[in-house]
Amino acid sequence: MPRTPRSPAPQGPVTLAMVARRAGVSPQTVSNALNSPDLLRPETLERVRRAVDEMGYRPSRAAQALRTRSSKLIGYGIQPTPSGTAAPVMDRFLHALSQAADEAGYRILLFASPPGEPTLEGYEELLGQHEVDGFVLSGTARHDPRQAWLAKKGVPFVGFGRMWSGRQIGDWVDVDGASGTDAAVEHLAALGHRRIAFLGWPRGSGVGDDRAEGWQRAMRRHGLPTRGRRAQSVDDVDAARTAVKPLLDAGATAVVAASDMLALGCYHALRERGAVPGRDVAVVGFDDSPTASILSPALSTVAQPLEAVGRECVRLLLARMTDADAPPERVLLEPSLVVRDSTPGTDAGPDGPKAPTAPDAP
Amino acid sequence: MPRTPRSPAPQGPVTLAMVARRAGVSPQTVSNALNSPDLLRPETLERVRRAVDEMGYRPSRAAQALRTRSSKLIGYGIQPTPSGTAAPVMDRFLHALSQAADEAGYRILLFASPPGEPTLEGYEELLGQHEVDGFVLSGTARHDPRQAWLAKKGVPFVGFGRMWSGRQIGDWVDVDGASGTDAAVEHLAALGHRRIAFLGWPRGSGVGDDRAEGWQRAMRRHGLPTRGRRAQSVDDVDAARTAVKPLLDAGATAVVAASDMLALGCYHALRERGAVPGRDVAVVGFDDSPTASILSPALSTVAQPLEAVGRECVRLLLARMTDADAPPERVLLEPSLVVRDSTPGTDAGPDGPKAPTAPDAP
DNA sequence: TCTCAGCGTTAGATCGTTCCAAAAACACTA
DNA sequence: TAGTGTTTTTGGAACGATCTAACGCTGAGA
Repeated sequence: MPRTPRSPAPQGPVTLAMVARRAGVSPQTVSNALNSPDLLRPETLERVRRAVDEMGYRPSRAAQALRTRSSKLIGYGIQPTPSGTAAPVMDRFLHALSQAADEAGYRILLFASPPGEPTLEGYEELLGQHEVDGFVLSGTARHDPRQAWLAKKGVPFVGFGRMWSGRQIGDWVDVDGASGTDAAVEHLAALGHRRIAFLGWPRGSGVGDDRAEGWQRAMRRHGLPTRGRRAQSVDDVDAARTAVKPLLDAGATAVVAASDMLALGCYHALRERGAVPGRDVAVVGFDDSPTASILSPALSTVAQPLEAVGRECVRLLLARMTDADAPPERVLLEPSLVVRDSTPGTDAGPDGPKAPTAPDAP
Repeated sequence: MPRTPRSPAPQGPVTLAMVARRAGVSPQTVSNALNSPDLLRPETLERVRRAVDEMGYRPSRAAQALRTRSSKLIGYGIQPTPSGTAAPVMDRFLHALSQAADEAGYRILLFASPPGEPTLEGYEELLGQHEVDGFVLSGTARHDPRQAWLAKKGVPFVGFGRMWSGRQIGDWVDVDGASGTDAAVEHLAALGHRRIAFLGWPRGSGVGDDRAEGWQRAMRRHGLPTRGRRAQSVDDVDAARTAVKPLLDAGATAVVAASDMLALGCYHALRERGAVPGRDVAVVGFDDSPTASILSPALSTVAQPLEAVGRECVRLLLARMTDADAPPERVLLEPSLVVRDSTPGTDAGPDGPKAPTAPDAP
């Protein structure tokens, strides 16, 4: 293997000073060449640049961090399975976040958060050691102490998920759940459905109530009744299966669920009574979890724009780092409806949206 | 808001020198108190310790990194969805890894890896800037350049997943897939099954062949034929549904699949012919993806010990950092079979393992 | 008696970068 | 030519920790 015979045992990494010596300038000038190139005379800049890539110089992040008091790292506390909102798609979010951060010259630093209610432990430690410049929070809980604590300390942070209780603190990015379920109802109504039920989580969870709200307003807009068309269940398949029964008994021809998990419970309930999801009763889920696409029939669901969420999180966080006193910014992103086989459309027949033959009897 | 009137504007963070002044010792002694406490006289140690927590001192990671040339960070390139091996459980692995790292005083630094074949880009950048002390690799591909490249540079790394082609490079931790499918066969045989089929990925993937191997050897051990009992499909539900048909036609009473996705294809194929998974034909998946537990019937599957994998990854990596020339260490961990409703056991009746009535005809 | 290793601690240098202020180089005008 | 103002470049001092080589003293071994 032919290796370049130059640079005999470089003895450690290339430093700014070495580059400076080679380019015949002072270390400071090299630093300027990299950080404020417009300060240099073009020919000097060129000379320094050449030296930099001839020697393969890369600034040491540790030294930069020490000097500038900024690590260019963003902390993210990863929880095992919050079992709440968008847990099934957390890995996708993490990738999106990483990518957005990378593009801005930042990186994501993971730390393990214990299961259950979010605690301050990890945050405190990372901050004390000046390991990170800011945080991205997710899995915002009801009495989440993190936002207030970070705000009091003046630490930049951004939440994925708004604050549902108390007054708003800090910046956040969230997905408009109501808009998602609204779109689901629109879609179903366009297919001719009128008895559209909602299967949600127990009241009191911000995310769940938001999603219920979208269903409700869309129903009202279409002049459709909502009474007796709503049931609730914890995020568990069996519980959902049981909870949805009354809705089916009442003759619902379509069910909008607050999560894919609940939607799956709905599938089971339908099968139990010999009905076929999609054909007999339309079902729409929420989250576009990996499971949704592999079910049979594939589940129509509301997908969160995770890439956009990641981008916005990073954008807001950087803005907050730049100006700590800027007014808080809150971004609400539109989810998108992914139509699959559980809400069959017009391609089932040439005669337009077919009104499903409502099986009133179980 | 009542604030403590003490410490009037501490003006930046508490440093070693401040603690030293307060404790009436030199900075180095404070450093020793923290890093090699046994060097100090007990009373001095006590005095320094008191000063440390009175002032709430935390060493600056940036300064430590600069001086010790070690960032205490472990790099992990996160890919969107390698769609290969254990993709569905990557978030659990990440949490396990983070936790194990935290306990060892390290943290995980994420960087976004582009989809598809792993590239060296991100690794090169992190290394050049001395951002990380080592890497954890996952999603080892067939012609993966990363191991050889890192090894040549003398960078500590550990792979989650062994190397399937070429010669072994470096340390790795992996899960014994063969042992998992072997256990699945054992379990099925104990239930009375004899016509146990295998639905795997196309030959040539190391992970897939490994899982096939376990099935095969267990079958041989029981004197059961394997010819005509094996099919293959890419990791896609529909493809799997098609691929498994001949096996069912041939009268298989149980199917061991190389992934939960394939197992689900099997569910669909069974339903298509009016059979019920678990009751008519037993199915075992692999990976214990979130989907497995919520299917109906819930899918028996082989679970990877991700917490243990995370721990071992960190352990091997630290060992490698300590001694770069130690002989490579490879750890093969045992997966565990999670029995659910798709392989109903003896509780179906009091008369021991019941031989399923084999529905030879479709 | 003399040397020397060991005790717990310390002064001083060092890691690689950026900030600050001042020096040097340059371009004009008077 | 000197004077003025504007780039362009530089030396020196941090940033906050750890490493090395001692400090002055005691007691064991030659």
